[in-house]
Amino acid sequence: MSEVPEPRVSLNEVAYRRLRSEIITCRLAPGQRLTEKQLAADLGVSTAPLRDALTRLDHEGLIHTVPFKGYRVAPLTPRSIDDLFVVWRIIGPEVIRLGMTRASDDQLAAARAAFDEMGDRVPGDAGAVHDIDLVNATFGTLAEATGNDYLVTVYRRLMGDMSRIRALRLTSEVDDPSATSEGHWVRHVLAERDPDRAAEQARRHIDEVHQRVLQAVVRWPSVMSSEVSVSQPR
Amino acid sequence: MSEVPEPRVSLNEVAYRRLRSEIITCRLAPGQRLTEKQLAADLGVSTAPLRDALTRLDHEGLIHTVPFKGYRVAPLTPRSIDDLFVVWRIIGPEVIRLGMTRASDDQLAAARAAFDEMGDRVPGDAGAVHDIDLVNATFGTLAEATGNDYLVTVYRRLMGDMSRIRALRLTSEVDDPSATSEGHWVRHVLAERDPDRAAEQARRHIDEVHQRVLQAVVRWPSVMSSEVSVSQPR
DNA sequence: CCGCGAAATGTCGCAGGCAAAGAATGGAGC
DNA sequence: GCTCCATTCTTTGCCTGCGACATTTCGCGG
Repeated sequence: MSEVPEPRVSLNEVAYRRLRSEIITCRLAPGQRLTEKQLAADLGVSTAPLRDALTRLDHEGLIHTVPFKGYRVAPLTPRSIDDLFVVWRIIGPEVIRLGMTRASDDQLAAARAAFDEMGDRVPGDAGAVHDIDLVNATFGTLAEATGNDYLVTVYRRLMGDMSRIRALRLTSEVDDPSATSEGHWVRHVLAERDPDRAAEQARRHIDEVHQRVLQAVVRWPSVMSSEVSVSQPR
Repeated sequence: MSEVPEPRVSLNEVAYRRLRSEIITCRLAPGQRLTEKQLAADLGVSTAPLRDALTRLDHEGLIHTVPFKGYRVAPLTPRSIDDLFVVWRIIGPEVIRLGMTRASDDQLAAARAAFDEMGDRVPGDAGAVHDIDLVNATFGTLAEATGNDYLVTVYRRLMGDMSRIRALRLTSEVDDPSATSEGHWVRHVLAERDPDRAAEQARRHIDEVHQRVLQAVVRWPSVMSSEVSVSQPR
């Protein structure tokens, strides 16, 4: 009925999305120095839209800017990772609780359907989804179900940073086969509509992931951005 | 003796600070349309640094941008206000709890001293501080005491939006003389170092303010930005 | 009264110049 | 001969002005 009207998108938007994607997938390593001209050349845009993107990412926390000096990808240290989990542990369960109380039946059914669909993908596939992706997607839809735009914004940003952690090569440790098994807790939570229990399950899940990531960080401290010296771009 | 190193500040920074100040004090009314040239002329800067500031404020949620159409100050509706309080209620108490557990004795003493100093100001003075300012300042120092930079960032943004609500003329309703009396709860909380109790007190405080603001909004719906948000489908 | 097209308003993006920070170089002192 | 410091030079972020495109508005014709 409605032709997608080709949502014209500004260049600063594509620069932002692309740069953000490069960062949260760690193709641009944490701590790496960034220069305007180099990035502009790589992205095929001028400095103006690029600066726009850099500004947004700085305010988002993915880039650190030192005025008149330069930009660099926000370092990812054990400390910052821990900070992130602390905040996630505070907000995450409450998002779930609120979502479970406020979501309509349709929204809940949609979340359940989305979860099942994603879960059906075969592990090992190119587009295979990790357990964290699965849970995050469900959490995201529930956050939207709260109807609280502010909360959604905060949570989205949180999930973005979370993706960056996952993009490190810790995934093999983080992934837990048992978590993706049939009787996944998310399935139960989405079925029974018990806000308190759902929040508790979410908290437990977050704590588990936190512990696993902590152990992984201890095992591979090399992936952290300990040295941020002059690394020539490209 | 101590030469102030004159921290060179970029134009986009002054544009950002000034524009943000104009917004959170509601000198720029919620929902008001903004044009680049007008603002650039008012602030005495060119369009480039202004756009930088606008971008940051948009990402911060204080400005809504529609690509290729224009900017406007983020509307302030009863709904958005409620959203804000919901998030504050989630984060605030945990910030206090974490601050009370992690803060050093010196930090706690500093927070207490700052609170007493601010509280000593005579009501009615030009620089008189409202109860909310008082509490927010204390909360802010405690947030920093957590050592969690991420949490501090989130909380700072929250406090900014809170200022905007207070800047509406609801203050006379929001202010409660009893709250600023001698035995203020913050004083007790800062003295005894009981994280759980502190968090509980904070939660209670937030709920009280929430209720008062709600009542004020009901009494004066006129200050809300109801007339401008035509094209704002949620 | 309604649809259509052209002017006006305003945003988006580019190229270039300016100034500051850091790197490189040359010279003086030990 | 080595080290340290001052100066020069290059890199790089910051900003101004202008031109191009999109959106809205207004006027004309039907």
